[in-house]
Amino acid sequence: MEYSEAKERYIEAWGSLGSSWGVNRTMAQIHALLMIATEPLSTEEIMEDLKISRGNANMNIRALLDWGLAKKVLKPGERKEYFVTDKDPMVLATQVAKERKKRELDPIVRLLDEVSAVQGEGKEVQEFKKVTTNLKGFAKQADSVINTFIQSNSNWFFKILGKITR
Amino acid sequence: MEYSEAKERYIEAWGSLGSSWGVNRTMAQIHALLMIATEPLSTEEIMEDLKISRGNANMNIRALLDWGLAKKVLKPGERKEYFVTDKDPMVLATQVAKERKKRELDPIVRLLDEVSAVQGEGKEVQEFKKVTTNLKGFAKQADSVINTFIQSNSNWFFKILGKITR
DNA sequence: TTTTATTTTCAATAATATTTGAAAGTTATG
DNA sequence: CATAACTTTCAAATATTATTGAAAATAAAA
Repeated sequence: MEYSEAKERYIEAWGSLGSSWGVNRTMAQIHALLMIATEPLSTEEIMEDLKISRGNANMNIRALLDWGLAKKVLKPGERKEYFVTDKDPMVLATQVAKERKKRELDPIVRLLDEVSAVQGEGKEVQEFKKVTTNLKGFAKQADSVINTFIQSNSNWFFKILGKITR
Repeated sequence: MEYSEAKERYIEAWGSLGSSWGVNRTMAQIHALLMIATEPLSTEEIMEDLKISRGNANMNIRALLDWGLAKKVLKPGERKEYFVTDKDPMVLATQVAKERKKRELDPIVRLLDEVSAVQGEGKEVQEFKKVTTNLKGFAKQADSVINTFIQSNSNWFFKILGKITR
């Protein structure tokens, strides 16, 4: 396969994967581009490569910075901003886990805490309490898994799994 | 909190959680409803409770069946179809993991396999091969984690984590 | 077979989300 | 201070996705 075709397909795929992971398409594509870049990219280069507008590029670069998936670097003597991403998939996974936990898991645990304290005696209410309490328990377990995953900066996770899964 | 308010908030939250998990809003809300139901629900009951159209209800119920997140039950002597879901959060998680693996991870591994075989010598091509090969390795590790998770019908996962995380 | 209950389909519509591009904002430099 | 280089904003335009509802299909019952 030609490089240009491979690159296109990879960026395309990363974009659609992103959108089923709570990250919008363009944001994921910019990330994909940074992953394979051999040096920091400017907004202009990103615009040109992905054929997107300045506004779009800017917005999504900010979002990536916000998610901790890219960072700004300055070239000495230049005024323009350049961007890079960490190329280690494990760092990427950790960062995504951290953000999604904050944006999704934490709020749902809070909500389940509230609603599982519902008052009442009927059959429906009993069932509701039971289900939401179970979900809360599960969510809290998941939370502690993710916390451990985030805090460990090495590969304990896969080391253990290596032992289990073979 | 009143039951009606708690129920509303829970369904609402489950819906928006769903949409950031690759499951559409209404589908997640129907699932939420089935989770707290004390008996199987018919399409009509779902339509009424969530105030959605017949077409919408039907489509999303089919999608839940398709994901293995709901199943059809027939009441003796009745012609109408009723639906239930498994109430164990672990079963839910397993099912979602299985489907998402099939829909997302498997295709991306296939793609990375293809594009990492790109031909060429330049610096860009070398970097591209390196990054995509790393991603592929990571994706395959993730795949085996998920497979283990899916195959084990008990709680080995949390049992182990209990030991690690305390 | 005809009627009736129920489910499915799908074109039209509505709701959401993304993208554009030009104008406004910011900040370094002469 | 004025200009130039660059970044940010945001209302309007587009594109995408979800929803409706009525008609068509299916299948049990009369």
